Amino acid sequence: MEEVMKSSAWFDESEDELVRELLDDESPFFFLPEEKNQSTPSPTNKQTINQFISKVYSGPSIQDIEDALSMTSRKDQSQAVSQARISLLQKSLSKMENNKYTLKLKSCGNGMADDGYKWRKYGQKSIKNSPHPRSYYRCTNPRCGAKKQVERSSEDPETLVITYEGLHLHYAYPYFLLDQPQHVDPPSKKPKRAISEAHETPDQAQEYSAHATSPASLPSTSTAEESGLEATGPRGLLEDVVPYMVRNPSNHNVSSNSSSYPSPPTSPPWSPNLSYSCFDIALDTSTA
DNA sequence: CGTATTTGACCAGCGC
DNA sequence: GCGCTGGTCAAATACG
Repeated sequence: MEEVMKSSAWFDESEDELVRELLDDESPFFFLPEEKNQSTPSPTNKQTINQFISKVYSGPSIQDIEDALSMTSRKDQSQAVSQARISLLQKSLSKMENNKYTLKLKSCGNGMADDGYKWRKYGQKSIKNSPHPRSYYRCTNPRCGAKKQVERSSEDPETLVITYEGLHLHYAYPYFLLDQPQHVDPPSKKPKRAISEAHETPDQAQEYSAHATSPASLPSTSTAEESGLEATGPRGLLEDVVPYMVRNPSNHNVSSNSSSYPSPPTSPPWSPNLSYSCFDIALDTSTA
């Protein structure tokens, strides 16, 4: 019984941590490397964040997110990107529950969101009434209870529906990036690109292919058609942003669609002090 | 060799 | 009580 309540409370606490995180100027989560390195976050940032934060508790509205985003990415040249992001969010983001958000992304063309969090796929299921399978992902960080489900919209095969559960989403907000050639890459390298390029996840590819080839035949297809799609360029998958990358641009680069989590589990590259704030949330999701 | 992904089995909740 | 759907686990496999 208590466990149940705890379950609903875990994210509450985590949100608190999140708030703290956000309020902290040092927090890597809401600041891109360039910003941190070049332009120092101004009070306005903090203010905006504050506003945003306050809303987080009661449920952020698109407007709130918008504000946060506009400030977060208010880089001279990235303004356009920022707008695009906002637009994207407006259209695709919706809140379902306290810690549950759904993001719908169009896999068409350039519109793509780029997040860097590392997810581990732990399941896939065929949904009745839907030719498209749903994939289940969990944050690779054992301390993080964030989860996400990815599936293709049954009506719009080109639209990916990603349901986030957990705080990662919050962190991801400001990082939603459209398919930009090089919006904000770390001064050293462009690992982010690598990730995006690496495609989001095999799962998506599968979904794409499934849809492209046989919309209602074998979800588990294969492999061949997806390449065509990939070539087309739609990798609109959104994965969360991994603060780690932001903080340590010279670390990821791994290739492979997804296999670049921080190596040292013992000593987090980013701020050991803050880093765990967000990841420390739910660890015993296994219940029991 | 180590790690990530895959896939079927298992389990819990819900509806009938 | 049975069957169904959705969600998670875990062994096996593939890959780097």
